[in-house]
Amino acid sequence: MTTASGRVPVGERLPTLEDVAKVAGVSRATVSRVINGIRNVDPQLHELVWNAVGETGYIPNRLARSLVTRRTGTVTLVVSDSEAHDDDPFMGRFFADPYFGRVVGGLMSVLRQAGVQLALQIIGTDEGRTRLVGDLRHGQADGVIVLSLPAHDPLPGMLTDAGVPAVMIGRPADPVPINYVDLANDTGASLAADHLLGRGCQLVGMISGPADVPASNDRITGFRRSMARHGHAWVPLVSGNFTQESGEDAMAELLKANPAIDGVFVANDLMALGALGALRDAGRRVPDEVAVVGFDDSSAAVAARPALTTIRHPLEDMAAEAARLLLCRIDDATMRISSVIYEPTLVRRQSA
Amino acid sequence: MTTASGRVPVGERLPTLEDVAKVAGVSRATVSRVINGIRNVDPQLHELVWNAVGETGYIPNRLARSLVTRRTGTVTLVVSDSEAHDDDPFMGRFFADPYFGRVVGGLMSVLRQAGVQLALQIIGTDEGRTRLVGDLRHGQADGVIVLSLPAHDPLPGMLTDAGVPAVMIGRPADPVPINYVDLANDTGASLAADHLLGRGCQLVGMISGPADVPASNDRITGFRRSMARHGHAWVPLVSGNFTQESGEDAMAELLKANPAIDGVFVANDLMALGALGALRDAGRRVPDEVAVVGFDDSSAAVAARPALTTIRHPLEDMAAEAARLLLCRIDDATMRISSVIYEPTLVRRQSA
DNA sequence: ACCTGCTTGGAGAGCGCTCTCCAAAGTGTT
DNA sequence: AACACTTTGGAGAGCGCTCTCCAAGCAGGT
Repeated sequence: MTTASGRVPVGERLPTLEDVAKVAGVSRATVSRVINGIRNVDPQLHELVWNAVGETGYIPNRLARSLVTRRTGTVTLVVSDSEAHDDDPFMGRFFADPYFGRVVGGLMSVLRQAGVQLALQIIGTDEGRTRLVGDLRHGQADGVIVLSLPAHDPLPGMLTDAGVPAVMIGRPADPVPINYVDLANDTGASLAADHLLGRGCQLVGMISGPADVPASNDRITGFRRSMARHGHAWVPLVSGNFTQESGEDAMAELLKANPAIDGVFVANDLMALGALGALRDAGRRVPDEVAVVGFDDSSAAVAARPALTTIRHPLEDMAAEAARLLLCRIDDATMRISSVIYEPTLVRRQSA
Repeated sequence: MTTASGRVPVGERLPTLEDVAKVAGVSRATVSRVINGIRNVDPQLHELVWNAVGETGYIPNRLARSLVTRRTGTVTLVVSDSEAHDDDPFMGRFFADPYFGRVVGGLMSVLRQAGVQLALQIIGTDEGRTRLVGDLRHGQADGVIVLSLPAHDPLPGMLTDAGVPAVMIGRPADPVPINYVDLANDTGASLAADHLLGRGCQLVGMISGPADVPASNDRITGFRRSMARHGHAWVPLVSGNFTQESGEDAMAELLKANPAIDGVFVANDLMALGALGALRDAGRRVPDEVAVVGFDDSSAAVAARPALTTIRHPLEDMAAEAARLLLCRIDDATMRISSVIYEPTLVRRQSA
């Protein structure tokens, strides 16, 4: 026998509640009650039912259960793909970056224990966004974690409007009433500025990320403010796009415009790696002639030579907190919107 | 109004097939047929129905559909956690490693286009395995991709027995009739041996991974065989556990036992990075005094100084192929078991 | 004896969809 | 005009589960 879909049933039909009920000699409802631990059921029946469950090898069908309870035990991780080009370079870059994996690891550490599944969705087009929100309203998932959205993505607003439990990692670019966890990016940048000036740098520049991403923007403002506070009203700044290559170019540009530069704060480790390469090419010794501070404390920071002094980003903890927040929100729809901001720390290595 | 679960319904009830049918003035069955493009439906009715869909803003409920079709449009990625210790260092390591992200990226590139979701499951205990297989038999997902299992995990056999469509990335340690995608690890190791000897190395050692993992084991045998073919019957070998730290230790050990060593093949890039550190500490210049070849061509290889010569592992392509294979198997249950082996290539950079 | 109040198990109506019937209508053949 | 055959839409039975009723049973108080 073959079904229309071409799928051949394996072995006999799986036991259902009905089958267990028959074996136990009770009604379907009673079995359901026992299994879900609802109401007081006579201890004798209780045992009878569990024996029948063992005998039949019954496993509840999560799909059927979800259909009526409107709960799936699944949370969707949404990442955006709207920056992708024809040959898909963005996604390749994104997933290969440990950033993604660290977030997943952090989320899973919490979700596992709660017995919640993680699903992954990439949204690109407007249509994708609409379908996603539609599916979510149908209870396709109990909630979403939203990660790494481009500057003015409408998704956060759509989720809020649809009443879907959602938590963002990194605050939304536009003000939207939505839960989020974030890093005090400005404080991190301040830490870098203080450290560079503290070790005696006279002319400190910055290599930033794209200015329309909130996280990146905060790093710029935080750095500038701290520099200004120490009397450096103006800071040479070149922006890149978070890739190693762009860091290399940016450093070259910075060096050309400011030959006397002796310190640089780079907005992520990958670009810092590029900067290190450019400095080597220019014959500048790090940290003696030019000190470099990165951001993220990714594995690349340890791998770099000299190892990068960088700003530690507790991404796993943040993701775990996002998951906790989401689970709370799912259980309690009346929860008020909240945000959690993590404080970064400076990790001192060799580059500064 | 608040439901028992604490979830407040947002707005009005979502439109169902029934609602669309009412608006279009046809039966539920007809709407279903139109939406799924099944059978010839009168073009007039066809249009009528689509208008009604637009008017009501109808979105099919995937859960309800799955319940009857036994198809979920979801594939589960299974990773193992049985090596985890108390404070969960394994998972942290695993997810932070670009390996995981690259696999996800490769899978998604295929699954997205097929409109298939990816779910993530971590299995640790025996109970977890049993529940997973049970859920899968219930059609919780249409199939699974199995990744990075410890040496003698029983999961592949369980999946085969349950008749769940499955594809492994990396062949199973025990012979089990299951689809898999793998890399010709032995060929890759040969490439490394040939390259090191070709550049004139006299005493070449190896830093391997754990010997009970098939991929790791193949790299050892491939390397040894190729070395033997060139007249080097014996190869100094120290094994690590794929972490940077273990690579550093292994290199130190290798140097101590074989001071004249002038070439080393390291079974992954992360350990190679550690080896580079140990060599620097020992005052050996790379590649002039000691040549180093890594494995994986991960982002760490480019980041390293000197940049790593390494064996390229087309992981994204392999994962994509695994996804394609799985989708085929899902559509055609009679598909015979197949495997696809990828050929690695040597990427020449500075370290050798 | 009757009514009240409480616990406990069963019956059955859905959740939203698909898909197998079956009837009605249309087409062509003898 | 009678028959067989094909096309097309509707009725309705589920998929496997939860959960709201409701009835039965059993205390205790009048």
